Amino acid sequence: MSSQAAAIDAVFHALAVPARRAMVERLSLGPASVTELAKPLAISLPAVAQHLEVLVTSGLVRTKKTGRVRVCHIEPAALRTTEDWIAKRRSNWARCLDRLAKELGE
Amino acid sequence: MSSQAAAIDAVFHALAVPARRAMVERLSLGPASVTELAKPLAISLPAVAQHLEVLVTSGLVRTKKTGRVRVCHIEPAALRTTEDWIAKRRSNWARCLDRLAKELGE
DNA sequence: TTAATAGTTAAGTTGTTACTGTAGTATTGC
DNA sequence: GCAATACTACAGTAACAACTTAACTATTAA
Repeated sequence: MSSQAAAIDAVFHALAVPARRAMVERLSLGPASVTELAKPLAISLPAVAQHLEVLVTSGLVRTKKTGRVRVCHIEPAALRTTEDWIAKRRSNWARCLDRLAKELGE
Repeated sequence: MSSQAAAIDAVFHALAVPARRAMVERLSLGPASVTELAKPLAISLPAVAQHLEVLVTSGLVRTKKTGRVRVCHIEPAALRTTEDWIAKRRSNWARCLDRLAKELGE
């Protein structure tokens, strides 16, 4: 698996879990601490920290600890890469349909 | 979880596995039978059939069996929905940055 | 009709992962 | 200093998912 494919893999893996998507949704509205991320979720703080680690590993989220607070924020580039992957497959399929239509037209 | 959220969940869950993404990549180039899908993958045919079922359940793929061959094709709407989810988070974050820049400018 | 092809069903194994509770460290506020 | 806060580390559990093999059905081709 190329490093590009590995990056895609990590992001899709990260986004496959509702709790992690909820964290990304929250972070898309602005930076947040780990505790703030945990607040709307019905899971323990260690569970949130574990999800956060997955998000960080995938490149979707970056964090910086200042004092005792870890502030988290979105990394849009990782979202972009994944969006592009999907768009590519859609456009491939559209091209395939076009080709088919052309062949039928002949 | 709303039905919209459930749909998003199913698609991200489906795309989280490399074998299934490979199947979607193949199908984006045009329809294929189950055996054709299995050919480039290093897993058994039943495994491919199981992955296919996940893809169908998620709405990413549709199939039609004619005779003994099941032909599979992409359903672009499901890809689109997921692409939109990601785009939304990116745009939210961009708006957040804009707002921050404006506040700093004042 | 027989053999080959294409896929399906079912059961079992194995590894992963999401989660918990407990106990800890580091930082901040009183 | 002391208590509260914010997180971190660790160990264990329980559920899930990916995959396999083996056996089966249905369709097509010779």
